[in-house]
Amino acid sequence: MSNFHDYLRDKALVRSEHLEQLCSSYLSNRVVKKGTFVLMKGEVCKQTFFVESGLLRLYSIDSKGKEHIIQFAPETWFVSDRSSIYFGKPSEYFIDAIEDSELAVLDNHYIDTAISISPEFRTYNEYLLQNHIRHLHNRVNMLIGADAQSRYLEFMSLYPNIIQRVPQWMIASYLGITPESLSRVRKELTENKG
Amino acid sequence: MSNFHDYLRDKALVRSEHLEQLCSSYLSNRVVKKGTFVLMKGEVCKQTFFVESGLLRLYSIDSKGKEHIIQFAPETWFVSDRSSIYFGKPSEYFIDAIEDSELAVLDNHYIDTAISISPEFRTYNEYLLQNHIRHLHNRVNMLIGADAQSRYLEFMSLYPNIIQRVPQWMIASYLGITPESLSRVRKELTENKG
DNA sequence: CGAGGCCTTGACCGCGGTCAATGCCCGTGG
DNA sequence: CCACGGGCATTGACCGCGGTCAAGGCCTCG
Repeated sequence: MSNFHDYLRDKALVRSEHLEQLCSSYLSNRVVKKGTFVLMKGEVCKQTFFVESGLLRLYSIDSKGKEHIIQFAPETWFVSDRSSIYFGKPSEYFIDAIEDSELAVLDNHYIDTAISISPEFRTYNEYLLQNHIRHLHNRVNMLIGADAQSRYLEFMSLYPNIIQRVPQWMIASYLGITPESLSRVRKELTENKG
Repeated sequence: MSNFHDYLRDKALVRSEHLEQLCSSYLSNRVVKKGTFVLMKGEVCKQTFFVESGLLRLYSIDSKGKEHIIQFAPETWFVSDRSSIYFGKPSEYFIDAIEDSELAVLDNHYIDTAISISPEFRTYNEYLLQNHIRHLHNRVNMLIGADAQSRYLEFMSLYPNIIQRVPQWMIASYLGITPESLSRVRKELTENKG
């Protein structure tokens, strides 16, 4: 369990004098049970969620009714629909809790003031944006080039902790393959290792 | 042909009083012939390119030697490797000219000063970042969910102008399919239309 | 005219999707 | 405590999309 402000302080992302000013009504806490939605398709996303404990997922549902997981968000991760927030358009995505979770909920206004008050927060926010882009580039590269097995191996090396916590069909969804395929890949991997 | 500063002024992205301050040595022009590289894998990217005329591409080469086009950049588009710039790491990508092109070359320092001088430029830069993310999300969604034909149709509707200008095998590369597959998709589409 | 780049077409094949059956684990209620 | 049911993983049979390889045509440019 990682309190949002503690996290900012510990990582030296915001000076403590600034932190006090940031205890506004635009920051709140929320405890959600597994399965709870915090964003539904069609809504305009107005909040960013910092995961203090638990695990969320961001996903879309395509025209054939299939889920495609875009992102997992474990402890100390942020999740939101940036495009919806920034462009004020209804979201294409859902966000729900895979585990019982504790969230810090940041209103857009909170982030705006944090940025204007604290240069470190501004820097940090920009870091998050850049990192997001880097991550998406990797993802595109993987989807364009790699077969099922390489995708799974890459996912394992990047997120070993997440593999333990989510059902396989969700990992398959993240990788853009079917649960059956993932099962076959796993079988093959164990066979060739002993 | 679209001069960079004219573009900023015409779109009211920077006030004219600020524009004058931005004619520094950190902004230069460059004319490149088709085939010229402006970024090679392994280099640290130190510049952002604004395309005044012509057409560039950003692409990677995977372990099997295959090219994967990440982005086309026609007139008035920006192209660079943001991750390499921001994190100071060697780039995974190549950028070269598909047509003879005229570029405005923005040093990182130029962008930094522009941001500090002009609030409009800051806003605009943030817009570019957000838009980049939106675009990548769409791309991931497409690659995860759609078959060859839908990808091609989506590409056509998004970038009708680019289709005319680049060889098909590059479009195939962008879509993550082979030139042969794209050819078959096109055949099928014309057959079912008349 | 020849060479090389690009698109097309065909034959073949393999990865991964689909569908269905089975088994396992676990929570719930009789 | 056991029986039942539902969710998930596995496995097998089948198939189709798209990749691979190779041949042929067309255009451009030297």
